[in-house]
Amino acid sequence: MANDTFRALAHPMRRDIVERLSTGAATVGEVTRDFAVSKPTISRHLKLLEEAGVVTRVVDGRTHRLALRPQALVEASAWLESQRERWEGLFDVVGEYLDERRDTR
Amino acid sequence: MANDTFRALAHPMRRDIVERLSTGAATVGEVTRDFAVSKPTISRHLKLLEEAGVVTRVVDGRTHRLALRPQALVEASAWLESQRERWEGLFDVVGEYLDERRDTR
DNA sequence: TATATAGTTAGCAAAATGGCTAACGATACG
DNA sequence: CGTATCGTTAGCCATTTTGCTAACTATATA
Repeated sequence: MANDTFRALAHPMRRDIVERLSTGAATVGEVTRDFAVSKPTISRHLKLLEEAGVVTRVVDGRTHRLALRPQALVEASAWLESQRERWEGLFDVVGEYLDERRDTR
Repeated sequence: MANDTFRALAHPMRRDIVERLSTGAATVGEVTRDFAVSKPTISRHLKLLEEAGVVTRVVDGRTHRLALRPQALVEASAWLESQRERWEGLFDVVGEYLDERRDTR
């Protein structure tokens, strides 16, 4: 698993940026306006998100248009679900069901 | 959103620990045996996972039994999916569909 | 009681992270 | 051409993270 998505989403501001981009693509300057940090800082967050595959960039002249890459979100989500399913799958072993079930709360 | 799950899963070893626990609950010592780091290090990773709500701990005498908390995985997965859905929802505006669709790759 | 075992805590050092300002490159525009 | 705008890069510093070993607490066991 080469999933840097979780690392990219570890920072609250980057999650906020993802929420911002989920409402539509935006330029670096547009994103910066929504947050109380400098443009270089936003630039770096966006670069990290891009390198993690969470965001794509289309350079158009001097403006960069950043957009979510849904596939990255799907893959991270799928990993989470597969872990959960494997865990829940343990309880299909009828004999252990009641004993183990106690540990899930 | 008070989701520390992503931060907890940012470290590759913690994701490996989650994968380990998805195959069944384990003690600190058992987890330690599967990784090439010291027990205090594993202990701290587990503590962080627990504080993030990804893992639960049941103390039994001197052994601690760690187990996945599926709800945390579900919530993180749901956040990812909601971001993706909002993004994909943008393309329900038929007029913009083709133009915008180009940006998703 | 003495010893072994499970796990945490404390303290340290190296590395990574995240913010800033200043300066830069590249494109647009008067 | 000269200047404004968009964004990145460089350099700095403070903080957080991650690993280690040593030492500790607490429970089990001989």
